Amino acid sequence: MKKQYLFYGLILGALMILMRLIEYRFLIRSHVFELYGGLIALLFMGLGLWAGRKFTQKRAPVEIVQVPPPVFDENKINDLGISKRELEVLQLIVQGHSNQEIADRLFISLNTVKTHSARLFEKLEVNSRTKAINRAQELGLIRVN
Amino acid sequence: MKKQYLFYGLILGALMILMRLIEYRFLIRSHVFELYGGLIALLFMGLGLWAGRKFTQKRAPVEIVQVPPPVFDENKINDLGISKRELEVLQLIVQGHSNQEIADRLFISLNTVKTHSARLFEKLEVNSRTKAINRAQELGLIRVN
DNA sequence: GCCAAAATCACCCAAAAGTATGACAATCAC
DNA sequence: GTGATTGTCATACTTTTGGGTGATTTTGGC
Repeated sequence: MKKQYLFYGLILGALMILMRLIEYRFLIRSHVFELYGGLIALLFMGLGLWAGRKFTQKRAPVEIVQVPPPVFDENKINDLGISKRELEVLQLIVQGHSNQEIADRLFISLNTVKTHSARLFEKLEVNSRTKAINRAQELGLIRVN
Repeated sequence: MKKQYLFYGLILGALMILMRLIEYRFLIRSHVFELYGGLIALLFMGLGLWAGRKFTQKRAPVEIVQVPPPVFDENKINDLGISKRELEVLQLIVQGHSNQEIADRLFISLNTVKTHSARLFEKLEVNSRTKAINRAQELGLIRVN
């Protein structure tokens, strides 16, 4: 970690010096300007550093999401317009089966499973099976027995 | 890692050069000073933000482990040899996040998330994230309450 | 300070999952 | 018997995951 700081410091310093040299060649502006720019750079760099640190430390910790008690609720299934077959697929998804496994178990093609799961995801308003698992447990769509 | 340094260096250099170019173009006009200052401010603010985030990313996530409410079995985590970071990843997987989302949240690369999850799957003796979710819930590796 | 474990990242390849669209038959309500 | 719904399947394509390997860096314990 310290090495990194040092490294970046050096890079920054080197670039600053480089800037100076180039600037000298053009001889266009007064030193006031450079001072001003440097100061601004330093100031905002510091501000950025501070802000970055501040935001990062709060966002980084992984919050543990509380899962509501999974109570099986048949009404929700109807509310969401989930069909019988879709529910079967959902159950197998929640149990951790792959699409191929589900296809084999229900004696339907892989494509059909995909169709069902796609519709399922739509109705559950998710875009992946892992999120569907969460959502299903949240909503109590699945019997936990 | 070397590549990364180089990359950052180049980015920085490129920005510097860009600054110079822009500066040159506006030299003739009157409001150069303010423009230039603002630009510097913005650039370094961004740089600072990035750096602050980068440098603090590793420390922050560690905190979660001490959060109290446990009805989960910590012994099993040790038994299986699951590391702290791996557990974090597991928690996010169980919560339904994609690898990319996990990477973003933990401020690590997608590749790293894959490495963690691969080891995780090994230790949990599964071969997919959905099965890992089941297994984690079975073993009580995750705080559910 | 050194060593081992943990964490990070990269690259490649293959498999699985997801998206979009279209099609067709069975069932059921009206 | 018509229309809507459901279930089935396909093709094509993109994205995500998973598996394997190797490497560097950081951390923690001794």
